[in-house]
Amino acid sequence: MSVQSVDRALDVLEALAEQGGQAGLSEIAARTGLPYGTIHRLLQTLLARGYVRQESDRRYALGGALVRIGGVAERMLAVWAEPYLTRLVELSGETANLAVLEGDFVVYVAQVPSPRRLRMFAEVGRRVLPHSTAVGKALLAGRADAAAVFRRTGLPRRTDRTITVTEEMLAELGRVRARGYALDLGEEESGVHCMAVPVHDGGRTFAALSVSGPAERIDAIDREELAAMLRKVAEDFGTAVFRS
Amino acid sequence: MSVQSVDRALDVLEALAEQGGQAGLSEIAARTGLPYGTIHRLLQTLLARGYVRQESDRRYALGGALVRIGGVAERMLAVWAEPYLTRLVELSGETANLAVLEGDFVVYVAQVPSPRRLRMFAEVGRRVLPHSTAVGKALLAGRADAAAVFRRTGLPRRTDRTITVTEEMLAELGRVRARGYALDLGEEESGVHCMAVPVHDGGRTFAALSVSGPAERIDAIDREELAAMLRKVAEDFGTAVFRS
DNA sequence: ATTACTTTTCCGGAGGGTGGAAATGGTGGA
DNA sequence: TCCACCATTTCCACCCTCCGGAAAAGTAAT
Repeated sequence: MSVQSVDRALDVLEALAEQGGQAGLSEIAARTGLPYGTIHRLLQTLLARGYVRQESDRRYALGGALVRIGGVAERMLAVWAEPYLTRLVELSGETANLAVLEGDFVVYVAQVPSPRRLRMFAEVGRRVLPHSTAVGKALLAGRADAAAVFRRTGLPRRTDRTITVTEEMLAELGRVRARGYALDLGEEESGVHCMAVPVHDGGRTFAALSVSGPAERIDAIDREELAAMLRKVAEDFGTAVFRS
Repeated sequence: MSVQSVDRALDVLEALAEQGGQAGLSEIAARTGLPYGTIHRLLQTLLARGYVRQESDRRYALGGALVRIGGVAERMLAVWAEPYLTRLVELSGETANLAVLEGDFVVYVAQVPSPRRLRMFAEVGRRVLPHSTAVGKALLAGRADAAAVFRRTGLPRRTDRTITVTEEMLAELGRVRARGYALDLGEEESGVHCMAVPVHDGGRTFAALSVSGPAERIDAIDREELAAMLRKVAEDFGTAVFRS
């Protein structure tokens, strides 16, 4: 059971974020489908708390309070993860990422880039669908409602290697569970390979750790060896988070 | 004028942030004074949207959605700051900067360069350690965990004036608190001096404003006068971001 | 096994939220 | 300068949805 007005306030905030952090009342109305009066009232509430600010041209924008709270949230996971990501980079030589499931999307929370010249672009904060990424598969493999997620999101084709059939995807998740790691062999972006493992904190999967890079370099690493690295680091990270 | 349930949901989020991003239901109840049932219902709403996560021990923590929205808001900081930085440049004739703390690093978020020939190189996006910069000192002076930050980062020498001893650094932060501004007299880069002040949003320091330039020119400005300028602009900026 | 605690669920009453519509304010064109 | 148009803000009566006490369920420690 959700609180309607809170849900709608979040809709308003997200509409603002999707407009690039700035929008007029009517733009928000168009995006959310809520009546003007309602949106205005919600905005006044957020305004009074600093979660939204109003420009001189009466348009609304995301407010400073979000920077502060967002910082606290990000520091929590990202700071805890940093040493582990660094260790992964040292071990593998490739870019290491931490991602969490947020609703039906995968969100990259932290990254430590590879020291090599050719490397992945920083993508912290990026949202992607789970079916075409190793982190997404790792996160969903441990969940019973994976099929429901795919029903909602669909399996849009990203490259010619993307798995677009639900049955195949569920079989893939079975393989992930069986071998303990997930792969993305250019399914999200051609030429980019990636291996991911789930991070548990005492039972539940709450994040996924991955290593990604150019296909040739990733494929050159022994697969079981890389998986062992990832699993070890994921376990250490999981218990570190769990104990504090 | 305000929507009660939204207001309370924000109270819950802020209570979580004040507990360091993690708290049990009853801790939130103690802090907010709201009844258990109400808090639980609000948390369920925030949970469903990813604004809050639930750890395996049933405690609640700030969620990934806040990281994403906070990121959008932070990018907007640069836009908001521009007129204030411009004013600082007009007043002082020197390059003005805005920086925030990200993890244990200082990140330059925005800059308006001095119109003079000799001026600092653009460094938006640059990450530096806090101990050798005025903005870093200004950001850490208001935090109780400054010593912990230095323990993690160390105090690497950047120039022969860099403060490399923790006790001296903590004393320096005391001076910063006492006089209300921080100085960097060639501690990050020889010949470059800098003055910075914290920007508050209703209590907490969330950014630092600075003016920097060649040692001779910065030293030629009356120190108290420059500090007064910075403080005034920082206050205006802080209130503009937080409310309005 | 029992105790002490925290979290979750439940439900009837009523207070607070809703949203249509009117009023106000701002902007660009004539 | 004035007007017309669009966006924002305010208003209010209805009624839906949120409130919160209290009991149940779950968890951890003795």
